[in-house]
Amino acid sequence: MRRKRLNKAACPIARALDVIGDWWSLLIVRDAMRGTTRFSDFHKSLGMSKNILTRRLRTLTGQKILELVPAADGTAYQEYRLTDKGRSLYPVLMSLALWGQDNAPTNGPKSHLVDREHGQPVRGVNVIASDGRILKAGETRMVRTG
Amino acid sequence: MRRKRLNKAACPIARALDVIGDWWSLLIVRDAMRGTTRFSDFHKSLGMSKNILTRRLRTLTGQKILELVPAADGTAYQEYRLTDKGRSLYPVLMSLALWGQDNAPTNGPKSHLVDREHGQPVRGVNVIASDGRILKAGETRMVRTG
DNA sequence: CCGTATCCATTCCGATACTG
DNA sequence: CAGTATCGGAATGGATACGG
Repeated sequence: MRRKRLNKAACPIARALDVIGDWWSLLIVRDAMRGTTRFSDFHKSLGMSKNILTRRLRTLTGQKILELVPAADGTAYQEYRLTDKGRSLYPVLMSLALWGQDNAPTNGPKSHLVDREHGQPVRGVNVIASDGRILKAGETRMVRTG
Repeated sequence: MRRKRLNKAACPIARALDVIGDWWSLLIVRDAMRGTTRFSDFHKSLGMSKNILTRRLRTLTGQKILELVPAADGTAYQEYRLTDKGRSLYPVLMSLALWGQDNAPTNGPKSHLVDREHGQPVRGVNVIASDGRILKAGETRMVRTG
């Protein structure tokens, strides 16, 4: 029996997870956001088998999160680039990064998030109401639309 | 061969995904944030088999994202409650919800996120630098800490 | 009501070898 | 470089039946 599909769920969280809620997709998008574009570079960075990388890249391009375009460097190859839809996953990745920094420790080497311009740590990720207020857990709810 | 464990990864995104990057965990946390506490209520809401729900709840309590406490209503049962660590996943869920609203459409009924007080749509999720600036994709990077 | 215990199908993932 | 082909092991997920 297959996994339950959530792409028809009313809840946008469930639908989002149906698209990018698997182990590798967000890591591929993370690399793409750093500037990775080539198959071999994803492969080296992620250490996954080429087999699965192929499948994931195909899914992500199918979802229009990545697109396959002629390589910018003039070689005969192609490269994977983030679309706007993919780039809009930025807050998802950043909130995951901040949560991981604080709540998923490791003894080994670790990195943390800084802003590129000043090198200072990122302060946080805020949920903003339409009037500009910062919303906390419990101050939002979901309402039925259609 | 097992899935590659990412709990020793330097990247906090990878470590975060190692903990909560599976299909069901974030949906359980979502329900918990709405106030769901009881096994049967999670079960009804998620429509998954009790088998797996048990496993996931155990993992989440093991990770201290949920905790099992005596039921508040005086019954002999227990209930699952979010810890602070669990509640701090709020920005992750919200950014997923906003992404899903815009990028994972459905023909069926759908919900969207509003702030509880005024019922207005949530504006967005912002990444905030230490000096208060709002950061966009490409304006952050990861640096090695330890 | 809140789970556990089995059983089974599917999917995921990794390793390796091979191709244009 | 960028995949494809094949294999096998592992984890996931569902159905069902059962127990405290």
